[in-house]
Amino acid sequence: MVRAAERDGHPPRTSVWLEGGAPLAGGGRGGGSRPSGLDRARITAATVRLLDAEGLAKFSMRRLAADLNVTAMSVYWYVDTKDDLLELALDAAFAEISPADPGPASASATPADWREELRALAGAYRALLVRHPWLSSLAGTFLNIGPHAVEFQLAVQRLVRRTGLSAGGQAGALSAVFQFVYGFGTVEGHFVQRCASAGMSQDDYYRRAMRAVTREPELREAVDGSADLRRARGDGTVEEIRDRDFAFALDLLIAGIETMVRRGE
Amino acid sequence: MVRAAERDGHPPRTSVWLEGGAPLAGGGRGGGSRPSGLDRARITAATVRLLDAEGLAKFSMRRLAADLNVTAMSVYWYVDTKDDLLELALDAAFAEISPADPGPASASATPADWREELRALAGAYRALLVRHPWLSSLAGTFLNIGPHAVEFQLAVQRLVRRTGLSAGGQAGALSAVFQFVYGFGTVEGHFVQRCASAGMSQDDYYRRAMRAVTREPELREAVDGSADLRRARGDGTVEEIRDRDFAFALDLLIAGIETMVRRGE
DNA sequence: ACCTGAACACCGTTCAAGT
DNA sequence: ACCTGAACACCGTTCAAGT
Repeated sequence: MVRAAERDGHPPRTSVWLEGGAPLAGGGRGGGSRPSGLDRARITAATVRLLDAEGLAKFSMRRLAADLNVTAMSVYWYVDTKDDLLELALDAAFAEISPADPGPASASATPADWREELRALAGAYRALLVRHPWLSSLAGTFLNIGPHAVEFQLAVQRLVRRTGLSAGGQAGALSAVFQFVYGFGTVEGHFVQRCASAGMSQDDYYRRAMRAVTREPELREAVDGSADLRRARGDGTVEEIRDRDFAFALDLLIAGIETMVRRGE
Repeated sequence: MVRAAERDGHPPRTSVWLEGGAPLAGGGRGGGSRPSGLDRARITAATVRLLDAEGLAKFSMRRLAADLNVTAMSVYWYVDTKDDLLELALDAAFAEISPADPGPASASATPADWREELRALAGAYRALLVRHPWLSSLAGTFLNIGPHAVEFQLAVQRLVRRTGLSAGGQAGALSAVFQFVYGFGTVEGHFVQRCASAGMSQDDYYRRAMRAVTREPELREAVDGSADLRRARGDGTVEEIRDRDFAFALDLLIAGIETMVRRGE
């Protein structure tokens, strides 16, 4: 493995994946001759665990090192900077939906309608963003061209190719669907996390936020209007309503794709 | 104005807007009796300026104080925490697309087709996210229920009400459109920023990232497939292609809405 | 090759004190 | 009412030194 901080002068690098070289492999040299049993994979796994448990804001190299029973500076042997490590964690999370191994769930015989598969992939991406709320910040901040993220992108591209859209249409549709899911999962993930850390149910927290908004007199009237709308939509918990909205939005996107295909553009 | 850090015990507050009280007003007491001319509005404006110039990562209370020619701790008289200040900056940015003042551009006589207005609002939101790349992180992290953000949300709700969708459909469509724009603008804004800070053109940076991805042998083939696709889409700079994708996605979303309306659901 | 300790230049925030 | 200075408990990262 290379201490990596060799590139001198040069414009500042902005991603582990640019001029990196087998980032996760750990140098290729077999197992356990290391004093503390450290390697990139173990460090990355610990990072993901800590990010899940305590959030991006509280994560630090020193906190991580403590978790690994090691000095803060040991980690720097395996990783150039904190940002590089976060990029590794980002890609590690994407491995969870990486369709490299189709698994027994999707019986390999049926090729499945693209509509079904779109719903499945979108749902998996949404679930990933909610399960790892820190992922959204990182996916937005970094280039996100690690192997697993790319694998995911390619799966999406293969899927969208089966819609019958033109080449240009495929790119636009891909963007419409998965940027939507990104936005939706981002907001949902952070909301869930904020409720948890405030020790409130999602419904209680939602009600509290609504009260705060309606305290502003100018907004009150306008928001009341949308309260009517909310009532007209039927009841349900915040979570149920969110699930319905997500499902409807996907239906809308699928209908949009079908219409664009029919229009031949 | 109240030193604010009065709420004792209590579950930790998670937003300036919850139990706040006229956050931007500055206490209501007229102009300039303050030694340093400081107030919330001035502090918030300086925050936005610094975030634009140096990014969220480099922003600090001490850096801000220096910019205001004041001790770091002076700011804490007007603001409880750094997070509260960031929420104020977030809402201040949303004021830029707040449609409170329709302006001379949209002649008040024509009520405009909802399709046109949707394109206008979506375009304005996208531009805002690209102009202030830090905004996306904050909008995702915080509740985003400041007065200007709410104003924007309500404008979107009014717009979507004119589509003819059912109440439930309106919420789903709103989500589909504006979460898409959020995702799109987030990625675009960060990409633009990263290119600038690496001192490269968007096209050069894109080519460099592509080369890095295609170095991985397993991915090479798959990515080459999408290179064909890219060629088939016709040429153009990264920016032109992005504009086309955005426009197509909006067309797709509008077509989807129309279809759902026709289906009566 | 891998790990440590001390050090540098930073953070956000509290608190007692000034005017 | 508003602002300051010193202090506390942190950061990411460098560097020389250990084994």
